[in-house]
Amino acid sequence: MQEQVIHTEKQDKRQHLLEVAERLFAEQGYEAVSIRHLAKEADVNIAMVSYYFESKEKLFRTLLESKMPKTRAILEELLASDIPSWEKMSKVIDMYIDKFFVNRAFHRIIMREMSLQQRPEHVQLIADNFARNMKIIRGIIEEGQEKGQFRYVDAELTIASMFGTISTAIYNHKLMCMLTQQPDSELVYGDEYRERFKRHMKSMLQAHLLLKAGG
Amino acid sequence: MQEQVIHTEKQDKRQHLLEVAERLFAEQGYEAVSIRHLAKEADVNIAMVSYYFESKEKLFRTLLESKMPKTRAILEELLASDIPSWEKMSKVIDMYIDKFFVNRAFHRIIMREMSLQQRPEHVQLIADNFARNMKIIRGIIEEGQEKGQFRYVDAELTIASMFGTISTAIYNHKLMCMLTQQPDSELVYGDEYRERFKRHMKSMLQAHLLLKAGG
DNA sequence: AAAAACTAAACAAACGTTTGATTTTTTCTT
DNA sequence: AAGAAAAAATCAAACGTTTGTTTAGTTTTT
Repeated sequence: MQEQVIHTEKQDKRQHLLEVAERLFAEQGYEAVSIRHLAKEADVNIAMVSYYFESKEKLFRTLLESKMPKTRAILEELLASDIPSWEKMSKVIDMYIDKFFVNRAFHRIIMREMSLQQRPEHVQLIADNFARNMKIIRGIIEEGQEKGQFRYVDAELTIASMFGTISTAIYNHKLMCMLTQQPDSELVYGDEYRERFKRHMKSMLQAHLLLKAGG
Repeated sequence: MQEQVIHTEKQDKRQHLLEVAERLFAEQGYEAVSIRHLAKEADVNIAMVSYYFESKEKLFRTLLESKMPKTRAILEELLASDIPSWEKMSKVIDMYIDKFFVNRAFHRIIMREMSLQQRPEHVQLIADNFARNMKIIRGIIEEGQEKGQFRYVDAELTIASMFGTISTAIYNHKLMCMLTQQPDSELVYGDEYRERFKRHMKSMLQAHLLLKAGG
């Protein structure tokens, strides 16, 4: 067991640095995390950051690129599949909630990065990825509308609602705890809450999107 | 005309500093805005910040307190009023969208502050205010449910959706532009988009909340 | 013996803040 | 109303830290 710890911690300090950096950046923001702070937390020498990543900026970019999720393939497959439109949306909801809940530290970083827009390369990278995914989801909604399964809602803002609800739940941790009247902790991201969250999202978007049979 | 400029800029440098600080903090985040940067942008001497506000921290706190919105009174009045529950929710939506759109720079700061949770006093201040408001809105939803006007939806997460949609639209500026396929600018916060946003929110929450007559 | 990994110490630059002097405004006395 | 005294506002320069990064040397691995 001790050997394993030494193994995983010493074999790849680079990876270890990335992991600690992800946590710290998510917790405190890019500017607030100093190299010294990061090095101490990761228990490596200060110079190792420059040694492995050249600069703090490039460490950040490496982190971003290494974790940039490849969701598009799944979404495209979903769009092309031969199931009712609502089932597609339901699966989109499941996937996004799972993805965001599991990688919440990373998504917090992404959101802050998009909000500040200080590093144009990152903004471009994230934005492009996001734009493509959103286009597919809009495709699903419009397909449902054309097939007479969905109401003619504002597709773009419907996506904003789906994405916004999940984003805020992840990003604004404290708010989520307060809303669900849970003592402040990461418990709101547990399995129980995640299922509750999925139920709510599906219930709301179903009511919003689906044409009632008796309409 | 020149006299007026001199008048407004010189009469209260303190206020001017606060206004520039609000813009810069919203744009770049607390840590990224240096005193020198702020002083230069506001065209005052570096020492004036400490002279008026003691420290950067207290400047930030002053900004927060001076802009902390007093929404509760309006909400409480709304809850007590004798109109259908949906009309109450509709007014809540209008008020929140207007409030957030107009003071979006301030709300971006608040959201970042809540996400990072680095200054406990600020978090407490914002959280308390928020908690009270959310309790009232939950009251409106539960009242509608008891009166048989609303479905028994997950009230807490419904609020999360309302708040989350608006928050993300304000906070994630770029995302909003991309979703609405608008060239990047503050145009998505113009009157036209604001009305569209209100229509969407009401449409979605109405479908979600309202019991269909023929159910 | 060569290469890679690692380290302590030092670097200039930028940070928030303070100092001490100077200018401007206000207040009070004549 | 005029001018001296007091107060407030403003400034350039410097304070001690901390920042990200580099250096030059040591240890470890290949």
